[in-house]
Amino acid sequence: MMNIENQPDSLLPIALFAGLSLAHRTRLCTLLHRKTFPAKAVVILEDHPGEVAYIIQSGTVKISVLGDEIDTILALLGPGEIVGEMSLIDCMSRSATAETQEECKLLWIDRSAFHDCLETIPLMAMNLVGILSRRVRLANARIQSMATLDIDGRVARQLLAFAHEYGVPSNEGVIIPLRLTQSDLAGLVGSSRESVNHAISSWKQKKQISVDGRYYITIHDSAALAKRCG
Amino acid sequence: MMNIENQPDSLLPIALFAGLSLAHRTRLCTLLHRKTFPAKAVVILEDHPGEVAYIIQSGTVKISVLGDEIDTILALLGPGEIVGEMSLIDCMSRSATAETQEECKLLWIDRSAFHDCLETIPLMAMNLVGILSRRVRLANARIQSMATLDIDGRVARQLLAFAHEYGVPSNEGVIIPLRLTQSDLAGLVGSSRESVNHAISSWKQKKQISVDGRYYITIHDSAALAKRCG
DNA sequence: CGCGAGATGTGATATTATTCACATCTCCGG
DNA sequence: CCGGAGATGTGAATAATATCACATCTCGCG
Repeated sequence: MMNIENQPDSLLPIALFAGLSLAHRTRLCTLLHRKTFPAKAVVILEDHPGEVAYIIQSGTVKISVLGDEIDTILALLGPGEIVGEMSLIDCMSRSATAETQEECKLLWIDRSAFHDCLETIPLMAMNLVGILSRRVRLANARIQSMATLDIDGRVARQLLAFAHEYGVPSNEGVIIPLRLTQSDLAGLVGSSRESVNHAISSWKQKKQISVDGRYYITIHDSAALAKRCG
Repeated sequence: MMNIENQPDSLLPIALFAGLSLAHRTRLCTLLHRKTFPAKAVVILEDHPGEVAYIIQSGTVKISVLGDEIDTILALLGPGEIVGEMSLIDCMSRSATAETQEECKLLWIDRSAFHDCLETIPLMAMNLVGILSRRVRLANARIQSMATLDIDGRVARQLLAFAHEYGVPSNEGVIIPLRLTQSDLAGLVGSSRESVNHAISSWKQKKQISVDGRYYITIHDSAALAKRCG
């Protein structure tokens, strides 16, 4: 729980801080604190009041809404993403739970510092508007796919979305660098683990995807997956 | 297509302009234009570039994504809501279609004026952040309900959401002042019109809701509906 | 004031996905 | 290098929902 001291350049690749002047970034360094969480740590707990927002420096964070036996996964967020800002904006309690998937290096900022920056750094407010707008677009696309596609289509769409978001190209296709279990995918598309297994298995047989090291999916034929959606 | 001239006070109840000084509101009046659309007018067309945003003064606007025979309804927006701002923010093309349900009085503002205001009126940027944050929350709640609830539960949740958003209390219960056909509800919850009919009919029989003038639903027993969701 | 388009009501059947019940696999920690 | 928890693979039974095919209703408009 130390502040990050003198690395204003490390803030540049973060969407929320994109384009900020050195002076602003230097000031932010005094307001941001570092904390490393182990794997499976609960960073934000549903229904609790929210006093801080986090920015992911490394690792991935799972955002989910817990239910009776069924957890709905709202997002898997990676480096550069901001987490938990909504409770700071509208003062409502946490609408979901956030937990680390692996060890994660996070930056955090408290409510008053966050508001202070938003009010005094117009560009940061504009960046936040862009980030939220993008999230609304993504959420709408997801609502549409849940309303119109069958399970296979929804899984295909989710994989393509991750590939587009985080995918790293290779000579074999696009690798999705996220720990993705079939249960996670089921939580993401709103279905049962078995149904997801059926989709994944059939695509594996057709060599359209493959799975390495148990979790990491590579898409070989994204056109074939795209045909399953819209 | 006239500008709205001298009614800066009419901007106060609009969330985007809440709390703005008289000077700012007066300036906005020179940038905002009035236009009245007839019923069923297409205000925004999917996949087209977006050059303006609209603010609803009266009437309701349906936001939907058109598909082969299945249209997904993303939202029904009423007075005070802003429509089409996302394309102005991120310069992407329209992600959905917006059409009036009845005759609607709308205000519109073009891209450059919108950006200009956001950059020069910090409070307006903050208001927009709040509006977008709320939309992300609502979208996430919807994703969760589509992932975990059966059809009856999703319809119940949608009706309660509308009641909470737009409902007007009466001695009989809460009236939802929106033209809501069963096809619309099906588009909102991602199901078939017939399934929605089954839910509505059974609730009507149990006197938990009633329908007046063909479209307007009154909720008599919101607790009973709430039990169908979470 | 009557007609017609759009909206609603309702079953029978077809399809899709869940649930349940296992067997098997594989990585990680002791 | 072994044991076990968590992850995957698979089929059969069951449940939920879509689809289809109508009949009926009702408001708005000519």
